[in-house]
Amino acid sequence: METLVPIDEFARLTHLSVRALRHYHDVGLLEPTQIDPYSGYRRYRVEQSNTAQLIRRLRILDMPVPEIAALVGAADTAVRDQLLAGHLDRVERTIDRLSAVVSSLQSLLTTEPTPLVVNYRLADPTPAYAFSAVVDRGNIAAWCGRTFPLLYQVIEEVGDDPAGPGGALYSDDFFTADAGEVTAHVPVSARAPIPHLVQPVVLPAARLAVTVHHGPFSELDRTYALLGTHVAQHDLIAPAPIQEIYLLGPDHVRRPADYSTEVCWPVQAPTTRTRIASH
Amino acid sequence: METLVPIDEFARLTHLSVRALRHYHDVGLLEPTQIDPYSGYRRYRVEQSNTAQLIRRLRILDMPVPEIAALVGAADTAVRDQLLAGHLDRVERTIDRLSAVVSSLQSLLTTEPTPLVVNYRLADPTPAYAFSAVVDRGNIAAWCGRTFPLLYQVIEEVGDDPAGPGGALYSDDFFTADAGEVTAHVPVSARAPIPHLVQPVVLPAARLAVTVHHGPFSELDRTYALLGTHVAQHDLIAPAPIQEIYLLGPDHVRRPADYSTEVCWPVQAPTTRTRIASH
DNA sequence: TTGCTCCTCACGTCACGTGAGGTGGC
DNA sequence: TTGCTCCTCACGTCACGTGAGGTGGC
Repeated sequence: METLVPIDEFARLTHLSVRALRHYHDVGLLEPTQIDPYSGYRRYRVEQSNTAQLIRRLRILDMPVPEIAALVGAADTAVRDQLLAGHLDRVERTIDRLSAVVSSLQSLLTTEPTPLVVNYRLADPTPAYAFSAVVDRGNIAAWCGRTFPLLYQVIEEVGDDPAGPGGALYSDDFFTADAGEVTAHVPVSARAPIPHLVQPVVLPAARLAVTVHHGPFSELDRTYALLGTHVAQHDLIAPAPIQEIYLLGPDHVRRPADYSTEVCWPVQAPTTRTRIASH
Repeated sequence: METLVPIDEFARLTHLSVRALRHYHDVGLLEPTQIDPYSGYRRYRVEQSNTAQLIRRLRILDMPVPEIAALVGAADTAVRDQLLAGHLDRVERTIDRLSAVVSSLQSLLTTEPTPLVVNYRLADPTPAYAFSAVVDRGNIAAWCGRTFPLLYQVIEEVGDDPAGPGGALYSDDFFTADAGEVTAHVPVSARAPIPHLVQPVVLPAARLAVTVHHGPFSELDRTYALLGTHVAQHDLIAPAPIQEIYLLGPDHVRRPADYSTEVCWPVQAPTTRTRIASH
């Protein structure tokens, strides 16, 4: 026998609010079995509480409603499990990130910042293999994690060798709009024929204010603030992307605490005018 | 010397987007040091990046903007630390909840539900001490954690003794609107003079469909679905609050997996009509 | 028959993001 | 002087929550 219950009873069965149930109906995530054509009253089969339990848990884990719809509507169990595993992975990373930020906060409030050591250098034009894309700031770690192996693989395939650590150029938009062009690159000694996607490029010459950041990437903003402050006080900023060079990264060491990253801030060559102004 | 930078440079220093910085200005969280009266251009002191780093971390931890404003504006360090500790505690609980839901999902998709055992009983009118409030569903654990110790303390103070495990009545709104009246109560054998706040009451007689839920409270929805389904199929639902009785709860055992909770669903006495209908 | 349940708009919330359209600064 | 930066509305997003105002069902 099919047992139908009205919406408030279904809310008690499932611990979903009446408003949420109506919303899930509107967006097609969980449709009532029966809708009275005159009154519009929704009726749910009690068995639908199984789906509701799944939905409720996925919403607690912040899975977006359209993704949940794809998951619960998946005919194939393998597809369902894949969508689920993908999201559980994201939840895992969220948990890790929250824990990291908690300790980051504690160190921000208790420890003195390491004294800043800034070097200036003129970077020569550098041949490299590069790959560019518009990347969301939230995806940068995953994007780098995919891109650098690709670069190293291509370099090996064309019979070339890396001539130094990899790096990346970050457009202003990446910082000011939370998404922008990023160019990952690995320098090489010689150049070989063009493979698909990955482009041989020559990184332009630049005058750079450089410091080394020690520790996880999530703490890079502290070094950016120190170096950026130094540059704002002593230099004229050049309109060029900031560059990071991964001296010791995920490819070299296991613990983020052991990472070493050069942060390179483009500056203009000092002119007579600025020299006078700095007196 | 005071070094001022325009908004896009400050965005690069702080890893906050230009839009976010403008928003923080609008809501008074992080005000530019200087605003050009003609053009409206914002200028930030480079030292403000310290505050920005704090704000950015608190936002990653989902602290609401008004709370962050209170925290960074707190003159007193003790106040600041207290607000911070309070939120870090919430983050900790969020992490625990996410982890719990992940494993809950896995068991939901793999394990068979335990077979449902339903008993019917007529509850007699029961004297008890009770405390009522309108509670958000998200706060129910914390509210019970504060309220039951209060009840037991009052009962001890008036020289009475608990006559059974504590329980709570949940109004429909609690389930259908995610917030509603909850009455926590502890039965007693005799009645003493009225203390403040905590009221001696008599829980009304009721006909209840009862089952026992084993495990953490976060899994209660599964038992609600099973019991609610049973009741919808076999009984007429009575317009009364659902009752939970905490046979083994946080006061008795340490691990949520060891909790035992009676779920009591009010039903109407069978009438001739329903008896005929059930044939 | 009277409450009570359930309904549909329409708008609000939170922390920004997204254009549109325009002006000041180097 | 020309781009480029920065500005202000106004509206969009996401997943519902919050009334307002009204009708059907027991």
